[in-house]
Amino acid sequence: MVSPDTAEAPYARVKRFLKDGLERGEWPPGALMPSEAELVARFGVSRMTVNRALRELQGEGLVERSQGVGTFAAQRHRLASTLTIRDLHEELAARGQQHEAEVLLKAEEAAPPALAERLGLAPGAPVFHTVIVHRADGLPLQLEDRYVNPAAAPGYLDVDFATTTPTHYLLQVAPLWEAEYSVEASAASAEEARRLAIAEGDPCLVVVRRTRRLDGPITIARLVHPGARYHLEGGFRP
Amino acid sequence: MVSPDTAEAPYARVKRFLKDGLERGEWPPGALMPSEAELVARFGVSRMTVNRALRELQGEGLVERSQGVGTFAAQRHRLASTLTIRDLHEELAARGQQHEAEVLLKAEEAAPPALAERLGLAPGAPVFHTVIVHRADGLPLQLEDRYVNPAAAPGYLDVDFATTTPTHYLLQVAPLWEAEYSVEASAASAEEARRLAIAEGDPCLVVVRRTRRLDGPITIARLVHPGARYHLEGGFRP
DNA sequence: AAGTGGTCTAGACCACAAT
DNA sequence: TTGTGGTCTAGACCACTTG
Repeated sequence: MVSPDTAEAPYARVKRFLKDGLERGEWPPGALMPSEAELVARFGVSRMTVNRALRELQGEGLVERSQGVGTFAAQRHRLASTLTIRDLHEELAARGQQHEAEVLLKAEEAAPPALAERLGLAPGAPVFHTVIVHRADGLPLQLEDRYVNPAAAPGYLDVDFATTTPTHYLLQVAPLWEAEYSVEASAASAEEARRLAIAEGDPCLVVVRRTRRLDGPITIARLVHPGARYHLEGGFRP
Repeated sequence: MVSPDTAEAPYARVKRFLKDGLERGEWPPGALMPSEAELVARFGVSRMTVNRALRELQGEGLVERSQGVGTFAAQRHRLASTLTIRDLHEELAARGQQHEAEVLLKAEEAAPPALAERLGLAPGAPVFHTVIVHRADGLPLQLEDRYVNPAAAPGYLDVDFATTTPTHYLLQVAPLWEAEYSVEASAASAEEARRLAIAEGDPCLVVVRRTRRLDGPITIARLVHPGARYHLEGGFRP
């Protein structure tokens, strides 16, 4: 009779062995780590198996490998941390809060030159523009000022944003995309303060998000949150 | 004569095929994707090869797989975005700016209960506490208020922080770690304003970072940045 | 030439889910 | 029972780096 819970996949054993060693500082950053052949001998597994362990560690940024040379403990300096920026509606739903969206503007406009460039359009070309206040249980949480490339989402203006988040709709229309974020703190303008029910000059967390697909930019959104009511959380990918 | 550049690894071909299909919306979120056996037949490769392609797509969050059921196009809702929070010194060095650090406090203190709990210590146990102002070309960019678990970095107080960043030192002492972040906007206190050469109440971007290893918390840092002079950037992991 | 990683194969056994 | 993914093997060929 075997104990099934004790069973750990061989590749996982190899991986854990290496990870533990790294964590204990056995191989300081830059140090040469055991070769695949050594690990094959030590663990009595096939090369594919240790290869998988090493490849995964590489994907996690814990080791660096180069053909013909060897595997090395990674330099753990440039820390890339993952901050989760979720769709507000989902975030609120997860917390069991009521989400309301008030549409302040929903129009087609002529893109000013600076915006046109960022959206990959000709100056003066039509863009979709929406401004929406999102509230959680009645309290304003986000002022969303968004421009959308009509080519990427022709039906954007027909969406009922009281029931569908722009993010949600755009995800459906343009499933796989890339995004760039910028996060900063700034003081609320008079307009923003009014929309968010805070005082002018109050600190706000501002997220600017630009998304693209291969064929060009999709949308640029400026999300303004009252500093006192909103924060981002995240973790480090080990 | 063969063209060597045309050579694409079979697993990469399979992966690209699937990725392209996802991008074109061929398999909308939740849709059943081709099974390993189908891909084996279609591409004439071994199962290990298509398995690798699928496993990597899974790692990238593009598909979801479950044993006995199948592979499905991922729900692209919960977007995990990577915001890079780099060591300030490196960030400035990359921009060619001069980094100076002024140590305002460097002491061992008794941990108040709330802090002790977050650092996994007994209330009143000794903690290391440093407060440092970081400047770029003479302009204050960050006020770093940090508590360190003495067990994780016994030599912390002996470090010359004019030449070595706390982050840098801690990375050496505790190579592999995990971190949690919280980012928010808040108004500068009188003390913070003075240290950062801004006005009281000015918006600040505040990053709270807590790091741990398996054996316990290492450090908690509160990093306050003038909103007008600092912002975070990041991208979306496709 | 020797050692390294990069990749592929053609089978295999298993756990799991749906039927 | 059938089909799915999860994993492993024991070889193999190749490209690359170093001596």
